[in-house]
Amino acid sequence: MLKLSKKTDYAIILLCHLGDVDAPVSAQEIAGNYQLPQPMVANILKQLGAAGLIQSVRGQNGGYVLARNAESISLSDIISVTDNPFNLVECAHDEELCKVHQCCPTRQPLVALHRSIQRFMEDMTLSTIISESYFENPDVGRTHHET
Amino acid sequence: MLKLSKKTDYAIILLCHLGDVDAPVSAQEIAGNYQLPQPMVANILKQLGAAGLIQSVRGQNGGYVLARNAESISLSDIISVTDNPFNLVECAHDEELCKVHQCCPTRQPLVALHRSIQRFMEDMTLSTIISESYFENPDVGRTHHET
DNA sequence: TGAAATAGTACCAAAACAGTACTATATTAT
DNA sequence: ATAATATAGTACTGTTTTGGTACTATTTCA
Repeated sequence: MLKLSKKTDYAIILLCHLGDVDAPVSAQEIAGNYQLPQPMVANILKQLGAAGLIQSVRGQNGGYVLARNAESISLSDIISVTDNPFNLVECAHDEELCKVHQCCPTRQPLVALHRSIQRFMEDMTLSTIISESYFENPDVGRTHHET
Repeated sequence: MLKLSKKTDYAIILLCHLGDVDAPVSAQEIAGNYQLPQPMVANILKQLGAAGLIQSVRGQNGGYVLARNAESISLSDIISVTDNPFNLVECAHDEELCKVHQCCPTRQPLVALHRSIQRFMEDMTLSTIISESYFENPDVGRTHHET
């Protein structure tokens, strides 16, 4: 449906939070802060950890911190973890997958769209996201927000 | 999963075909030509007809023709019909849908991505798609392709 | 009047999504 | 030591979306 999954949506929120704080932050803490389901948050953090975007600190007072600086984490990196590698159309990566590749009118323009989106997502870094959101919400990561 | 649905994929193929031929083309004819499931093709054509992108000619020797010229049909128009109106994130259209809108770090950059994709899809017209594909496959719409 | 086409629905199976649960392990505070 | 608080890993489940089919009615032409 050409829509980001909740997982990706959440992942961006989580990473923004981690990028804004220095000490390790636990899954529970983040889930509570943003009113997100705790098990989901925990799972996403596990995945981000396994992918090397964040680093885990186990044990009491443990949690997660960014594994690299926010400039080097792109939206594309995030989506690769939570939404599978981006593939607008199957044939964007493997021409042979196309059933009608002998006469496919879609390949050229859709691959162009694919590349344009890919480019955007590679250029959009976590630090950009954070600074843009900070401009709108100067208190992200510092206060608790109730519904 | 940030992927075009088969429906949209097929719809583009169908519309390209119609844009390349003057006489009405039937669902069966197109399905056969591109080795696509006939009932699916028929359904998609019905939807495109209902949406006003193509016009139907009923009865024997009937079929479909483009309802407007290919320059005025955009990728965005097509996706609106077959994939629901494009919405990368829910809050792109309705800020109130955001559960954490008091502190949502994702809204700004994701809405930017949304708009960039939207823009691309509005600028990409059916005639562009056809001419680009024609460059690659000069025989689209004229020959039958067997697998 | 029958064949070939669209019109309009309604249906179904398989896959993906969103979310939960459980067991194991690590670390630290007491 | 050990209880508390974390992550690690994985398996499970209900709901929605996707991809595709089927059926009946209507229109048109030969």
